[in-house]
Amino acid sequence: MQKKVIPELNPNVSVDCVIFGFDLDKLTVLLIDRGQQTQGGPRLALPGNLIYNDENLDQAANRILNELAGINNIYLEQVGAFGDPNRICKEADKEWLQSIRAEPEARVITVAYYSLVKMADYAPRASSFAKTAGWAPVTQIFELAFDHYEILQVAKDKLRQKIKIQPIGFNLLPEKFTLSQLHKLYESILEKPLDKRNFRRKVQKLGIVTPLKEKQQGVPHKPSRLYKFNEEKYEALSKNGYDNFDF
Amino acid sequence: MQKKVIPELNPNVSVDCVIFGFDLDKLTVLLIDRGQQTQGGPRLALPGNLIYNDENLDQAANRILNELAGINNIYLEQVGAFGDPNRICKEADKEWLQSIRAEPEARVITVAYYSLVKMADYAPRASSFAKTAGWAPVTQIFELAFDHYEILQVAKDKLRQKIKIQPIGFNLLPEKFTLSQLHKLYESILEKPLDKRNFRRKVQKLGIVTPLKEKQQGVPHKPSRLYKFNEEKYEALSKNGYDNFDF
DNA sequence: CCAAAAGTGTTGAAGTTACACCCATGC
DNA sequence: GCATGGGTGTAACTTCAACACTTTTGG
Repeated sequence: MQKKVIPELNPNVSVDCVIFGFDLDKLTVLLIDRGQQTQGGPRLALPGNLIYNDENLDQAANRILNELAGINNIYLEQVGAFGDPNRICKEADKEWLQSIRAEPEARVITVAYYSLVKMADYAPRASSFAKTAGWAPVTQIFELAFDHYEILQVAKDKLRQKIKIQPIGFNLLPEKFTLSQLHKLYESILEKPLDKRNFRRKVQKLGIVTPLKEKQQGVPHKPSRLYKFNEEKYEALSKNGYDNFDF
Repeated sequence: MQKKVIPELNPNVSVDCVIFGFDLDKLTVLLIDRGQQTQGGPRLALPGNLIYNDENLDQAANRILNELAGINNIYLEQVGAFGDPNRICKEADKEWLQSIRAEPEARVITVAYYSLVKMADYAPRASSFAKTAGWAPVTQIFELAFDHYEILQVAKDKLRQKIKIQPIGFNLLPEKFTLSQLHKLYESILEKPLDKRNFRRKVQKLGIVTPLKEKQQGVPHKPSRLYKFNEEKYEALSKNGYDNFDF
């Protein structure tokens, strides 16, 4: 008994995405700027939208990622559901919803995802609900619309936990990278300094990076060797029950 | 602009609970039996229901726990959101929904929680949507209604991960317990054998259990010393950044 | 020749694994 | 007195943490 053929927005469920990037120096997040209309409230928000009734949650997250950044098939992990009845408490947020939603008063619960993208692949795109989008370093975000700041904190936490168990960080790096870049990536996710020599030794002993013949070029210091991620080796390790990349 | 004063069920969002217990021998889950009307389909399901528009997700989970088992303030952790449009694909499930829901055709996404209860505290209760409820050993569950089997697997996984980091297992044990019971609990959650001596040494060195003067009584073997969980010590450890109870 | 980041080994401490026998109780 | 689970120690090995200097390049 199908009622409608046209896909229909579900007024009660949305998906929001924490899109992490790494500019080879610090961890960043893609935020949308809602512009001037949010007087007094925060202008920045996580990208997100209501879901369609005929798509599952992962598909909705992928759709939002695609609409905003034109990227498909990227690493995606669910953070969880957030659904305080009063998550829309700031006046500016209410007004904004009225400008973009058919039922701005509806109770909405949102399912948050985080994703990891290689910044170089990202093609920013103006979307229907955002004037502009841009990268902000996570350490410099202090408030966001709705409950998005809280969502960001939980997403950071999940990322931190996950990266201790699986080397998902490679999704944030270009194909070829230096060990220093990898090192800095781990430090910025874990938010603590890691001993350079111990870090390098560990990564190399695991065998999940393969040295290339190339080196960095045009840097004003000793050029660094480039590496790539060794996926086969990682798969092999995972299958043998290896689940601890504890840095 | 409040439209309604009476709390209203939200037709699109439900909460399901994986309630874990431990019978001092194996890990179990509280399931409801939907009775004969589910011809052909699985009779057993996780307890759950639609949420009210004026309660948040944690409150909804607590309400369900309370309705079913009369327990408040128990350990609760979100598993995540599940929302395949075709999660209600079995015919028997559709029929059942028609018997208990106002809008049985609505697209529903569900937010799953797991909780840990001391089995002794549990007072089973007939609920509006279940004929009976009872404990089933997790190792003997092979199918459940809807996508509940999948939810159970994810919940087990999260529990397994969590217990490696925080000693939440004590929520499943009575106030006084033996180290063998604790040992068995860890084995049944992690689904692997653990060396008895190493396990005991580790737990005792951490200092998160306090020996009592009492011993077991009426057992046909050497009676075991009883212990209680040392919460203060655990809090102290947590604050000093200790986050590894890796067994 | 100077500034900047790359790259490299050793040592002591701590933690992990594997393993076998005697003990106290109820029946 | 016997069946049942309770309780204990040690040695080999692996992993982890701390630490400083030389090298190569561009400017």
